[in-house]
Amino acid sequence: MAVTIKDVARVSGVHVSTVSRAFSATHLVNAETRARVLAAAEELGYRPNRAARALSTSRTGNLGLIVADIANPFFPPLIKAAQAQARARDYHVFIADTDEQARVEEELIRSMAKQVDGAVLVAPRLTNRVITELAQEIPLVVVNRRLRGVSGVLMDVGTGARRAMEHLIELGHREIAVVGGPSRAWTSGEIERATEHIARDHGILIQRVGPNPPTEEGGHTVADEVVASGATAVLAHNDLLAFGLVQRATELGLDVPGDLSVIGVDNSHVARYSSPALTTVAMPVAEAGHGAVDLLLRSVDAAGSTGTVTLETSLIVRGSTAPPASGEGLR
Amino acid sequence: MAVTIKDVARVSGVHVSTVSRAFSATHLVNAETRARVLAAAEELGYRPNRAARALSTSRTGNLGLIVADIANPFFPPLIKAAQAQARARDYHVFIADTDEQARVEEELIRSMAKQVDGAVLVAPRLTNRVITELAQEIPLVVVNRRLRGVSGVLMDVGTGARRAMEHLIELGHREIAVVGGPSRAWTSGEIERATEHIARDHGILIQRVGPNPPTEEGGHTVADEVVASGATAVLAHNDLLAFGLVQRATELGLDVPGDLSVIGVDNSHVARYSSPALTTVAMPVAEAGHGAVDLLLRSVDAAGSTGTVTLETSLIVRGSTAPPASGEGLR
DNA sequence: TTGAAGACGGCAAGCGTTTGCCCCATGGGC
DNA sequence: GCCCATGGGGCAAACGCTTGCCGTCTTCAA
Repeated sequence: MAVTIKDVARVSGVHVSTVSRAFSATHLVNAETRARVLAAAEELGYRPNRAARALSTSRTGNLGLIVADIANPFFPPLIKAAQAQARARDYHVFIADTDEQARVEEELIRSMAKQVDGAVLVAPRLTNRVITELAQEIPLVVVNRRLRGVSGVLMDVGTGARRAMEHLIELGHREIAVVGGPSRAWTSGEIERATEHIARDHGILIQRVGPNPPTEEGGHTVADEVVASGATAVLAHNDLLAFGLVQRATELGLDVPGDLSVIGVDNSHVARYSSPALTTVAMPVAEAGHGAVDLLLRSVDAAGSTGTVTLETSLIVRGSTAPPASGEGLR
Repeated sequence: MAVTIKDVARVSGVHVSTVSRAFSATHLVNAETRARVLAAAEELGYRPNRAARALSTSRTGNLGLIVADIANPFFPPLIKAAQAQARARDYHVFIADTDEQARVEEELIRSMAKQVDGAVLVAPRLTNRVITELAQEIPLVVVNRRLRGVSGVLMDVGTGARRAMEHLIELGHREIAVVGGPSRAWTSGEIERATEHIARDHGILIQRVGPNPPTEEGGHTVADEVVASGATAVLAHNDLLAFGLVQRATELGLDVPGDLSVIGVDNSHVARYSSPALTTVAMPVAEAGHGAVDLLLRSVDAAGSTGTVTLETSLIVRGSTAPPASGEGLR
């Protein structure tokens, strides 16, 4: 049916092993012979069968990419970048969506393990223990999780959160709500720690709200609590949450940023599209996707090598932050 | 290294073929034996090697999903739904991004062909001829393209466009700009045809602008032309284009919807997040992803069977449309 | 008691590649 | 003129699984 190495061998008058070498070990075959083989392959439209190759080399040429929610605007640019980089290295990528469930995440990795040379886990919800365990079985790189012995690319959201807080403090806010995301997310911890420090250093009051699902609905449900807290500003775990919050706050008759300043995280397009455009901590998402694939491929080639790269974030000030309404927010 | 069928056979004291059958042809093996095999497999942590299976069955258990631009908010919900449905049927999905380039699209399909049982092409930019050709080599289902002999799921954007136009006409608009998308997109033709009819039936004037890339930037660059055309309302090829248009129009000092009504297509989250929230034609994206996979799997199982399903669209009226400024727009 | 029909499961070939091993020719050094 | 090193390329096993074929054991009817 499909054209195989055997057909190419027949047509070019050499043994299959020569055909194979013509493709994968070019220096082992005479240039002239190789040309003949390549010509025959071209003519027949031969494409190597990756499954067969995988079977004998135990290298699949595939990568897995596991994300919590494809529809969350944080992920697509990362997926896109990862896929592009993989393609540049002649790898194909499997995508899987865990629906934010740790159980699914683990199952997905396990079911994928045999068919990929490695996987990148983006913002996993799994426990460190399980991830470390899995990394034993298959090369893994984790985005936004710091783990000993496992490669990772980290976006320095702590510094971003610090900048965000400083921005609010400069504007005059003294009572700030910090709306948490999923409890298992590494970024949640980072933000918590950074805001903690800042609060201590500047002697301001922090209201912690959460954990919450990182969605617009999450923002809706958390809004009342935030408003009731008396905070004049809020730093939300991501743009979606921030956006939901703004929506609900507006419904409640508050003006953003007049009555309530809101900062998101991600700089997803939501932040730009919404109104007011959200002040947000920009995450280097594309770089992360690109870097994760690089890192992964490196540890696929040199088994056991791990590395960590940290990417910078930055604060993007837009229209959702302003000084607090006069008098308010100062005790 | 990895545990294979052979290990399971040894441990459970049967032949490998029995192990194989215990998994894939359960009725051919005694229940008791099967239980023993399964227990051994469980104990050893056995996972079938899909590559090996693929080699002997020429079924990979993989699907390809090819989209123009993962970062375009139209796609992620579709990808998510497709992936979920594939997973439910125990398939894995390869994702690939063509960057809107037909050439890349073709190459991607070809390079994927050997490793998947079929592929879904979402809003392809390829010519009909090439697609039909490719469908010869590998089961294909095409989303938003009508093609004889190739399975497809179509979103009835024509009707949606008609509704949109009627909505504008009812509001009193008499001169409407229709901003086209990529020339190769099937939806472009559908919208053109529908708007054509409507215009004729109602005796209104249509200004066609485009084709344009379906992006925010596309909206920016096209805005001047639209404004200059004297139209009081515009139907854009998608939300992104509509959003870019609104942005630029606002910069030019126009009020949307006061001075210019704008309608998008897709009902991507951009439409909800932007301000004013966009009136838009809702595309049943998730259903399409789900349906495409179903259709594809059907034609994988029953080679040669093709089908077409058409999904309904609907108009969602939000804040970007209003009656034209008094007097204007009437000749 | 015998024979036939199932049920069960072993055997081995085959899927398309890769790769270690080995053979053959060629050419250069002595 | 002989030997050996070397390059080129054939041979066949192996990767892990499926599946057609066939032998063995039960079971049941005649």
